[in-house]
Amino acid sequence: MRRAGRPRSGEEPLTRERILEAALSLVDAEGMEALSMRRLAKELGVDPMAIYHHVPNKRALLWGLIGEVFSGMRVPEERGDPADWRERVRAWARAFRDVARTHPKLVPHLASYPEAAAEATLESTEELYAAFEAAGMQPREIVGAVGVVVDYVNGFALAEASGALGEPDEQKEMIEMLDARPPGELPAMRRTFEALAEEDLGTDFEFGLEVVLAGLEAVTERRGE
Amino acid sequence: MRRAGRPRSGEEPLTRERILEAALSLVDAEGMEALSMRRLAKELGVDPMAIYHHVPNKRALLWGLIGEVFSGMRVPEERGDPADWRERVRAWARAFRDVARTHPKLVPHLASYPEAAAEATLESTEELYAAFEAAGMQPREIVGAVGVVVDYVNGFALAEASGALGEPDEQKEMIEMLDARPPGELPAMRRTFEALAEEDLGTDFEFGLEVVLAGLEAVTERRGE
DNA sequence: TTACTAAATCTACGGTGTAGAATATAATCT
DNA sequence: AGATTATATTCTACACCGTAGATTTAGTAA
Repeated sequence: MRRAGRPRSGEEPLTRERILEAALSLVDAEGMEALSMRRLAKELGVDPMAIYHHVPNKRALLWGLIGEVFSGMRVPEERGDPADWRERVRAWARAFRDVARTHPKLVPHLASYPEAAAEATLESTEELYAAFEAAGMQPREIVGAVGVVVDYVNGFALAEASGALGEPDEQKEMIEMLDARPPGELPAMRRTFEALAEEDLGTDFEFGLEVVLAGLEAVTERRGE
Repeated sequence: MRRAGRPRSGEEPLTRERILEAALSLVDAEGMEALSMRRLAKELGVDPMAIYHHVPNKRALLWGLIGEVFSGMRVPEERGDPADWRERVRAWARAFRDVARTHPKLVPHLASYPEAAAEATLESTEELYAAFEAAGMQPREIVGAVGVVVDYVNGFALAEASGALGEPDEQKEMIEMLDARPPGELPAMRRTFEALAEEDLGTDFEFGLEVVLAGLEAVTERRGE
């Protein structure tokens, strides 16, 4: 390693961007607990303290990571009727899920940096407000509707990132967990999972999404009564 | 502090329970980042390593914490018609939210210990499966329905724990964040929040819950068509 | 009394984030 | 060109972290 001092003209200098990039690969590959300033510096071939000239501290690094990932979320332009709020909401929800699925090791930590996530998704979320507005909802309803959609999608992304029921392995674990219990306990769960023994459940994002959409339709239509 | 050795007869011995209790108060009072083995030991008036005689490591301590909190979740017995699945689901969802709200500092970290949370809520979740079963749903539908409800409730609990839009302060922050942007951007969000300037939104748990319930009703009734 | 056991402390190691000083290079000024 | 300044980097150090392993003490059983 170089002794000290400014980077020589030839060398590519350390930048915030290079740092974030390296941090993201590290997290994606080895998980959040592998991301330490020292380890990250090693990955960049640089002294740990060098990072602090581009990022004030580790917390800010995490903010940057979340920002980079979730501000990269792209909601496809709606091609049909702008008043078809269902399709617009679907598009937003799928875009969010796609991003989350690309960085599953990052997802569980979003909860610890809520403002970062809010800021990073702010721009794309406008589309959600616009869709409900175009559907003729009142401000209060819009906030409520955005809330349900966001909460569901967040909840799902979290569950998916944790691998809950997503893979057959998890399904087997569930059955084992049930079998480990005294017989007679949890009968409804037992019946349900035994009936699905060999079936591939998948964690059905689309099902939940349709439930939320149908529910929004039902609840907001009830309004006029 | 005592020098070493077994606890003297008079002294109350260190127990797993006392440890979990102290850890929980610490987290509730000062947040997760305040919970270190050394700090916890200080709180208990004990050497850090003493804890390791009752808990194998810090990860297990967290598991225990989550277990203690969420296995304490109590779903009130349904008093009406057992076939009224809506009310049973409401009861479960409210019970979960209540527990989550009691320990907001713990909630964001549930995501990092998904198996612990699954195990701790296993018993109470039986009620959810039973309710959908009693409603006449098929196994696949049951899993899907439980999924949406759990995902929504988790998502909400997380948002609530982070204070998202819960307090007027957060609402103001949102407006400030919008004002800080170039004019013309995010118009739908601007219109929405300006219209609600002085209104108390609250994060409406019940609204979202009704959306999910109505959605489940709509989607599962569609099945017969 | 003596041996044994169990619960606590003590010591130590390698890791963490990061403050502050030292250093070497590039850019700027004369 | 030579001196000066600015700055990106490294170096050193500190307080904290989780925890492995050895040691001490007090209660229990022979």
